[in-house]
Amino acid sequence: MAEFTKQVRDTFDFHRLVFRIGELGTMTGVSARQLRYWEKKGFITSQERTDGQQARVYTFKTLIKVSMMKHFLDMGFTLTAAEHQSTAREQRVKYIHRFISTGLQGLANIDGQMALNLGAFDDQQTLMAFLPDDGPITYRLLPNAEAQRLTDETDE
DNA sequence: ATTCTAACA
DNA sequence: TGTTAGTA
Repeated sequence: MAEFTKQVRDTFDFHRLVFRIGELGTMTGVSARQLRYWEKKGFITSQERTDGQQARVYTFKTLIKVSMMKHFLDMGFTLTAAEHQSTAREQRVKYIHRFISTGLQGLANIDGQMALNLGAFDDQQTLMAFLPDDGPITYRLLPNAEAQRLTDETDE
């Protein structure tokens, strides 16, 4: 792999992107006191540390959770209710992501237009979806071989 | 400079 | 929940 690509990858590898309590606080508008309390209640988690340090480390995932909880708190929910709402939304997002990633086989270029390969329609045909900049989505069925030939795999 | 826990004029 | 004290 090209060195440049590797550098870009590292830059955007948010698994390594972590925050301490002060940063997370200013980003979300939630006080350090609240963050520690929420953790004690089990609503959020901080990263386990093997080194002897005690300063909490939060992952990107926790940032999302805290942001959602803050959102629902501002809407007037109690802390417990806000946590439930956040968890429920997280589950819906996971479900939708699984639904889409399972169905999407890749992107195809057909007559210079981009289309989504939505997988097998039957034994011979593949369902393709076209997304125009304006107008509604349209669908076409292509022979499996042709669809295969025009599709760039999304996975790697 | 920042975070930690524990406690409250 | 905020704030403060005394640490690491």
